Amino acid sequence: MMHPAELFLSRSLLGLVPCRHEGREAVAVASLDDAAVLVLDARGLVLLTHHARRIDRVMVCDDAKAVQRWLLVRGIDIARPLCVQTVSALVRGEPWSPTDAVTLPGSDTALDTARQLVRGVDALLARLESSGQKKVARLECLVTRAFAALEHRGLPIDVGLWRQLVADDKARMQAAREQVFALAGDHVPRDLFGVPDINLDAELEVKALIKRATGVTLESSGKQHLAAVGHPLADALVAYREPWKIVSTYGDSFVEHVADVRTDGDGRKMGRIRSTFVPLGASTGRVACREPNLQNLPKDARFHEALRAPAGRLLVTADYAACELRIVAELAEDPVFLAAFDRGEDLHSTVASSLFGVPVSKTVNPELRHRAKAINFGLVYGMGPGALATSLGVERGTGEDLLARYFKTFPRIRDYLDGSVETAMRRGYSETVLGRRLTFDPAALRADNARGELSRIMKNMPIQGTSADMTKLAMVRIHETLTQRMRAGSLGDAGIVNTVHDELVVECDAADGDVVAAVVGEEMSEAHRALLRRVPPSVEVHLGPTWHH
DNA sequence: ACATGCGGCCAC
DNA sequence: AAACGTGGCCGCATGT
Repeated sequence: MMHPAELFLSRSLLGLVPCRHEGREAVAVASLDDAAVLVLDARGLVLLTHHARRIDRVMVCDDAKAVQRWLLVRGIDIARPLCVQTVSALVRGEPWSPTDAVTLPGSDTALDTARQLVRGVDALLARLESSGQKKVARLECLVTRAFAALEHRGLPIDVGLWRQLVADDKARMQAAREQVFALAGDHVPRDLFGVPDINLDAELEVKALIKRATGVTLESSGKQHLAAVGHPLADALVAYREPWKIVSTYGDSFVEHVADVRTDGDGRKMGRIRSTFVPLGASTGRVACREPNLQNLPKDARFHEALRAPAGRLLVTADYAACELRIVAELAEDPVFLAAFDRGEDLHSTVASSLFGVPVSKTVNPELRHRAKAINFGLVYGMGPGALATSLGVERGTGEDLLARYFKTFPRIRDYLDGSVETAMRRGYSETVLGRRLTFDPAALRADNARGELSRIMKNMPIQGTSADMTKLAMVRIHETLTQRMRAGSLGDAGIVNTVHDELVVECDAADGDVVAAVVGEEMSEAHRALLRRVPPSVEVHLGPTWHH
């Protein structure tokens, strides 16, 4: 007997809604004129798996990442998801956060929803067409698949080692705390029994303590300000902060997100960190990540040692070298920048040489390279002379001189940045190379008081956003290639386990390390070439047991 | 019990 | 003293 869904499962456009049917897990499937409930028993799974993986089926979902995660748990992978929420968010120009997990409605409700999803596609695509972000929408829909797989897989962690590192910092934190009390002496408030009665995490109490002990009135209890006091007590408070940050952020609350803990062949207690990625979490197109955030883990080598593949597996770590500066070089068409990248030179040194008219490298005149690096770094953010002076620790006047000299030496950079602002002001939006848009509130465009901040966003968004386009495109390509080769049997289990803006981490079998490293490097380079025609790509790839940095 | 804003600080 | 883009998480403090 034919399954009711088989009558129309071959249609190119299908709405998909996970649900419950008579107590069993099911999926409501709808085409434009048919609908059926597909119970996920052995037969239903085979049927859905067969159709879902075909590239000539577009599966329309409300929240594609959430639906795909749910399906991945059941062994089903969708080749061509169309995420209604994602496309709507792009069209409306509004941020959107995916739901953490799918809810399972009854099959009647799900059937209605599935029908509506398919019927709404035409109108949605029409709105997309007029929004000019078709390529972005295609990319964002495809990348939901990579993110679903990434979240499903999780980032491997040696949780035993991790806990040990946190414990070490807990001891350091206690020691620093005792040191503070010793140095503060009578200035630290104590209770009836002589126990210190002060909260070192409370900004106000810290300021009050410094005031009593040193007479210095702090406007802020930040690290810079404390260090500037030049008193052992202030130094001890700074020393307390570092382990405090580690213990509070990466202690119990972090480890709670570790799942599937088991001892591997090397006797390590390995687990998987299961996090949530928000592909449209940032206004520029960058990805956000939470619970836990895997994009701001400490760079400290100790912790990266603990982020390792289990026995018999390896991690490929790859990043785009000088990604944003390459984008600037291409978009500004600056001859010095482009020539430096063409020759594979160190851009900061080349820029410093042009700026100051003397030879510069990492060893020759390194202070000039440092200055050039600070400007290169800051120009991406629309930095002004004051901020430049601060970052270099020089007078404001020196900062002004440096910036003026920079833009005189590289007029194309100045013209490009000014052009970005002018275009965005005129059109009312900024855009990336792929056509991703950030639309500004018309009222904000008219208001003079926000012009400064607005112009910095207008300078930064096309650069930061193009970098995001590139990394997402690379993720789609890598996920596709790895999946194909795994299905063909030429590759063991492999997949992306993290992404940090211009960096990707992929886990694979040790035997496949070299092949996967080559795939990752090649696909990232191709993603670069797909967006930037003039400037060459530079991808640094590392292969090893741990997350390389 | 929850939510919100803020200072401080981690990442790219 | 003021300060350059994008995020998230910690604790505190304040609100319901």
